[in-house]
Amino acid sequence: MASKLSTPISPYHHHHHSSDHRPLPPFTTPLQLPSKRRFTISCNSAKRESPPPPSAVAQEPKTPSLAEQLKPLSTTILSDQPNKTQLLSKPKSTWVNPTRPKPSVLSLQRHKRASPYAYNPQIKDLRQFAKKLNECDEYDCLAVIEDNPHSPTRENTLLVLNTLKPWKKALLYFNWVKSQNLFPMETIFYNVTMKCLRFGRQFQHIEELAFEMIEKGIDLDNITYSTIITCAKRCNLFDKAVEWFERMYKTGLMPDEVTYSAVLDVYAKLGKVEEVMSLYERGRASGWKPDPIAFSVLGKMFGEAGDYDGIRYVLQEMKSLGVQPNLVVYNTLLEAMGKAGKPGLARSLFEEMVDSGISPNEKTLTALIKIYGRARWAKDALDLWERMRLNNWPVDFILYNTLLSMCADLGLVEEAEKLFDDMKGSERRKPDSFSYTAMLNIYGSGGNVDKAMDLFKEMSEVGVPLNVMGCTCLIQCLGRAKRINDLVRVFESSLESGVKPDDRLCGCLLSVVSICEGEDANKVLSCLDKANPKLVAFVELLTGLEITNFEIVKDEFKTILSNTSIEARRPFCNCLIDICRNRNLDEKAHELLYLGTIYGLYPGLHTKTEEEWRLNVRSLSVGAAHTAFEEWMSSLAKIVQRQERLPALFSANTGAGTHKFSQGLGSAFALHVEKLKAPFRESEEKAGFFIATREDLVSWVRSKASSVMATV
DNA sequence: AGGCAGGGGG
Repeated sequence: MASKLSTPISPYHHHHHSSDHRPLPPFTTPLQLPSKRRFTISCNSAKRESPPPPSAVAQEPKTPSLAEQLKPLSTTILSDQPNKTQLLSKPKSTWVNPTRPKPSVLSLQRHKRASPYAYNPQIKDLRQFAKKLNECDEYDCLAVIEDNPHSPTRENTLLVLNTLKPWKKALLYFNWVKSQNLFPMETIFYNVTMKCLRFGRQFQHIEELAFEMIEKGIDLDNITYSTIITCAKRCNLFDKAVEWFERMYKTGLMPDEVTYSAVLDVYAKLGKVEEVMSLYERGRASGWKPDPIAFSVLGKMFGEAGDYDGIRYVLQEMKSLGVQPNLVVYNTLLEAMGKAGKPGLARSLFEEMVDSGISPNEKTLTALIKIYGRARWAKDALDLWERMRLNNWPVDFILYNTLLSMCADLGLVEEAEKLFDDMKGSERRKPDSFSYTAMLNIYGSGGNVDKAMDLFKEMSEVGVPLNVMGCTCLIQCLGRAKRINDLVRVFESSLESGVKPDDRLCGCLLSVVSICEGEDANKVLSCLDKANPKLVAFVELLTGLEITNFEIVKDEFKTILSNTSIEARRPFCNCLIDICRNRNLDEKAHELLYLGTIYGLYPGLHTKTEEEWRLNVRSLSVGAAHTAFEEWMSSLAKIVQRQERLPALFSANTGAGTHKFSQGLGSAFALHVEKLKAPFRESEEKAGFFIATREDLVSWVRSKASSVMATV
């Protein structure tokens, strides 16, 4: 398919349009640059969006801030290279001249560990003591501490701090030892305590300890900084993480490779791909050899971005640096391949991993099963499942639930039921909300309302709460079966048991409204009113008897959309269009489609090349697709009237309907064009495409010029 | 004493 004809990007469809069976380029193929399309190492933009505030500028010229470090990239590395993307290929080549000093952004020397503890005969007692402190009531702590069988020497204290788990106890003990003034508190004591605080996600306390160190003149080393930075990261305080990295540069301490990859991860989690790549290249230019952990950070980042070229780049870099991927790297890259919509490449990467002698763990298998399920690759999914059994590969609870949802994706009802029964029969893997949601999804999408309702009853009997996702599955199923009274009952009891309706559930209710009439529609609307009264008010505005002008609709719709999560916006718009169409409010439907388009809900709806104009309706509902088709035809009529150039071919892409939810769009579209007597015919070669030639279309448009078109 | 990987719904 011509790449110019881009497919619509849909949050619901993003994992369905991939069906590559191409083998993974072997690990030994020559380096291929990631395309500029997905990420470009643009120094200008790194400068423009320089992540940290350049607070340290010019104070310490020898240790520039991160922003400063990123800024001179264009002059130090790119100056003699015409093509920016070459930056990615061989950063080393910039430094072939050994007389030029390498700029250094990181210390290649890892921190040397102090010698391991000498054998401590009191170790047993001390562990006992730590255990008691771990378990004691907060108010008894002091008594327990003073009951320490051994004096708190430097070594003893470290041992105890290392064994303390709850952060409150660790901090308490640390402060107590400090108050005893028995020996100077060195960096390591702070580091160990901070680690406990990080486990409890206590960033504030960590920061306080760090400031205390600065105040008392105790050195912060790379271990201190990396602990602070990763704690901030885990608490989602990314600005703090960057701030501390900046501070580190300011004081003149170079990050070592651990701190460096921790910071790479911070930028990666912020989605700052360009900054990550700049940092990565800076490190490489300084002679850094990234290790598997750094590569797993990069792989995860490209996976989150769905960037296949980036993933290939990571594989290629490892190859050219001679870094063998380990299990974690493989797991990360497998998942990334899934997110980039490359199930075939994930499969070959998995085989490569197994061939290289690495056994998959639960996470590997979870990733792969999920990928096959979403890609509807039933054979691969079942083969892998079989292999898991044959090889005795490890299975855990999450993998069980993933297998269940894979069955839901593939419509494997019997397999799911068997697995579900196995789980019920086992001691350690009783079905939880996830498992029930998967089953509700299976029965719901298979139209088996009675079994779905049985599960609903069972859940309250066994005490597994219905969550908002299970609720959505069930309501969708009841709506489709037009069992509106049951739907209302389920919805209300869910509210009572604490389910908080979200936008997806509202979208589901709205879609039920679109297929209902009269009293049924009102019942569902009153449910929706409890979750999203503004949406109901908007439906009334659209469908009420009062004449509403376009500007009001526009403003109200904009308000609704901006209060709706991104993934639910298009479904909302689709359903609202359907509601209008089903009530003969075609004009309102056209307004909504127009608004949806200008608010960016339908990117790639129209694609044009010299030869072909295409309407992509795969992410549209039936009513929205009809509306979009009519809109297209009326604009073509105008073009014909003005006698402007037209391509030889016109096509509409409805999708082949292989996905369980998108079935019916093609046939509904076929009926619609038939009704209009439009000359679109279903393509024989390409499933899911309707084709018309210029000649046929022009003569049809002319013949209709006064009637249908005038009304649209 | 410090860095990386897994489950959900149009």
